[in-house]
Amino acid sequence: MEIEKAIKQNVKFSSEYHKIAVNILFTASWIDQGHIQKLKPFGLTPQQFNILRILRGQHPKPATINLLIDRMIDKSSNASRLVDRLEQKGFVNRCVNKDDKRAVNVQISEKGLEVLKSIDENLNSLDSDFKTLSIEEAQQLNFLLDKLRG
Amino acid sequence: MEIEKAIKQNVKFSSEYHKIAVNILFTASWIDQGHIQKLKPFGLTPQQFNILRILRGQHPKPATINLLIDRMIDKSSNASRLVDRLEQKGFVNRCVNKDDKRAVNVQISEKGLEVLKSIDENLNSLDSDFKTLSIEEAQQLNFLLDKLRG
DNA sequence: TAAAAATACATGTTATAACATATATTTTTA
DNA sequence: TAAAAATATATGTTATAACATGTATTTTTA
Repeated sequence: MEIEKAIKQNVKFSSEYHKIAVNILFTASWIDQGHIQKLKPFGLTPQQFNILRILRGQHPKPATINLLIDRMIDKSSNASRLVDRLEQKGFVNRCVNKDDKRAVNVQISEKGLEVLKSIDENLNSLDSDFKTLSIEEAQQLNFLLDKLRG
Repeated sequence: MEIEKAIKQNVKFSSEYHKIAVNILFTASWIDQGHIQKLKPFGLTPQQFNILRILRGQHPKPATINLLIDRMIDKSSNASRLVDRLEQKGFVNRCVNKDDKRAVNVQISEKGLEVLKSIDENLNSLDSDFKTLSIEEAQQLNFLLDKLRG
C-alpha cells in the first residue's frame, strides 16, 4: 500500500527523500509490531531475541558485551540490561573473562538454545510476510537501503 | 555500507527476506537516532514533531486524537499523552468538540507554528543525508517499501 | 613505573512505551 | 425508548529506552 494511504496523508511529500524517511520508519514500526506479537508467546522481546541469535551464532564461544553492542540491530538499547533480563529468564549465563577482568563472557544456555529451536520450529518465519517481493526485488531493496546509508 | 558490515555479521543471512527485515530495522534505527539528535535543541522528540506536523497540515482546522492516531508514523505510542506533553510545552491547545463531547479538538498554537518554522529554517532538512540516492533510486526504494507491505 | 587516560561494564534516574482498564458520550438494538 | 454495544479519550501500572555517571581494570604516557 502506498505510504500516503497508509498514513492517510492528503498532501504530497515535500520530496522523494522525505518520503523515504517516513516510509522506512513506518515500515520498521510495522515489522517491529509483528515481531513483538510473534515473539510474545515465547517470553522474548525483539531486542532480547536479537541478542540470543547473536549468541547462538557465536556458540559455543562466549561473547562480550561489546561484541553484542557491535552486532545489535538497535544500538539505542542497553546491552548490559538486556543480558540481565535474559539471565533472569535462564536463557544466558554470564561469567567474568579470565584474560580481561573488566569484560564478561556471555553464553547462550541450553534453555536459550531450546527457546530459539522452538521459535524456529513453530514460527514459520518472522519475516514470511515479505513474499510480496520477488527475490530480485528483495535484492534491489537491500541494495538501495545499503546505498542510502552511504 | 552493506548491512552485514554495519552489524559486523560474519555469516550469511538465511534468506534475502530475513536480510530485508534486519536492513529496514537497522536503517530505521539509524534514521531515528539522527532525528533525535537534530530535534533535541528544539525540545521535541521525533514523535512529538510528527504530531506537530500533522497539526500544521490541518491548521487552522483542529484535529481529533483519532485523526492523529491514523496519521502517526509510529502507531505504538499514546497519542493522548503525546498531546499532553505538547500542551505542557505550549505547542498545542486542546478543547472539547462541540459536536461530539467524547472527542477533543487539538490545534497547533502560535508557539507550535514558530518552533516548526524555526526547525524548517535552521535545520537544512532532517533527511538531507539521503542524497546518496538519485531521485530515480529514491522512487524505486519507495515503490519497493510500499510493495513489501502489500 | 607511577600517574593519567582509556576501556568494559554496571547502575541510578527520568521519560516514555506497552498494556490494560476506566469514564463519558454516542450509536445501535431489542 | 431504555438497555446494550460501540466509540473517543484518559489514566494507572510495569517495563524499557535514554542519558548520565560510577567502578574496576587495563593501557598509555611521562
